[in-house]
Amino acid sequence: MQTSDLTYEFVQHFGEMGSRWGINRTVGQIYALLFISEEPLCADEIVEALSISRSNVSMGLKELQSWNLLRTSRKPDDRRDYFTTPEDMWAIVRTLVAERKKREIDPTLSKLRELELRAPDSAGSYAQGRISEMRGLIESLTDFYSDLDRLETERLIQLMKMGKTLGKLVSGTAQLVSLKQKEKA
Amino acid sequence: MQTSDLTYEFVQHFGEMGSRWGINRTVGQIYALLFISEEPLCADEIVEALSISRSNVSMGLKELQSWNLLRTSRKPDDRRDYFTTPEDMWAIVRTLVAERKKREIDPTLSKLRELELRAPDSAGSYAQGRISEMRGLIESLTDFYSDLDRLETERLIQLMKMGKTLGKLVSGTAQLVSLKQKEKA
DNA sequence: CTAAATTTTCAGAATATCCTGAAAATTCGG
DNA sequence: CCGAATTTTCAGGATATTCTGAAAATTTAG
Repeated sequence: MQTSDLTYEFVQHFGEMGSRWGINRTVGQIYALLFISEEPLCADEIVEALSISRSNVSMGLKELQSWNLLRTSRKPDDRRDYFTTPEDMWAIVRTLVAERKKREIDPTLSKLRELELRAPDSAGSYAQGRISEMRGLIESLTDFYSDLDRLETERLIQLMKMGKTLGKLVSGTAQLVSLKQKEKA
Repeated sequence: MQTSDLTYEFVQHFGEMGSRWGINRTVGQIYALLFISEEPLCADEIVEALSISRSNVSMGLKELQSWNLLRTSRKPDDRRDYFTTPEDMWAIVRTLVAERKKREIDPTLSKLRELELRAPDSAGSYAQGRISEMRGLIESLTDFYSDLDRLETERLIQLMKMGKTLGKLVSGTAQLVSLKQKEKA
């Protein structure tokens, strides 16, 4: 690869980790490379940097685009698309979570709901209970997620930093919220 | 398979979804089967229920055990191990998240820290900045996660349900917490 | 200790995924 | 239009993963 050691290792690492997630090595490498490059890169530059085939890059970029993880731009007098990742890392995380939810959670939720509506069969009430329980849990988690997702980045970061006080907050939320109202008034 | 339609479809679904996560089909099926079965099952029963080889079941169970996702028990006058999943689904989710963090996040965090300490190289300060930024974000997320993890299940569920009030809470946390102190006193 | 019951290991077959080069398709300046 | 630049598609080879049966290892009752 035609890049610095730092970039090389960064890209390598995301290639390897890629496999532990659902994505394949080259897709991970492409994203890492775009993430760490200041200037947008075109497909040919990616080919050169990663020493992989042009068609592989094409497929990788398509995959990343289907995840809404890329921004494209153009240069004057150059027909080629130039790719980069969003600057705001929190935005990237949001997108990642949203897409994973869509692909990995939502189908399961549908299936569980469907199974829950079935006429009771020989599986017995234990199985049915377990399915409802799981459906309920997943709903709680996704509801919580969409609440978090609605917060703008600023507040989200604050929330993360709050951390340790969350436990205290939970026990008395209702009162706290009402206190806050009074305070504002 | 020798089971009801409900169980069959549930197990099938987790087999298919398994591939979208990092786990393979049979491991997903085994877990789904154990999850939905009221009584613990031994390896042979899993073989029969899923029509897969004994050795595959053995490997699958080992894999699940390495994730701390199983409980084992014995029956009198029977040498075989019987397997089941924890009753408490929240406990299962905790384990899952903890294990995924260990395997998918922690190695990346180490690598990023290592790269951050490197002498500046030709990658330039943009790349270095991007690495720090990513390291910082992942640290925030994992810190937030460990705060949540410390909450017991009861409060966690409350927190999930609170959801929409989180945004309000964030803006005035400091005051709220101090108000709460006074209230208690 | 012996032997039956049970589990684990592992080489190689079966399957699935990834990657490439060549060819087809698209885009766009002239 | 034409044709050069660029991108995409896709069949098949290359790799990687999963699964199996047979054999080895382990466990435990007697």
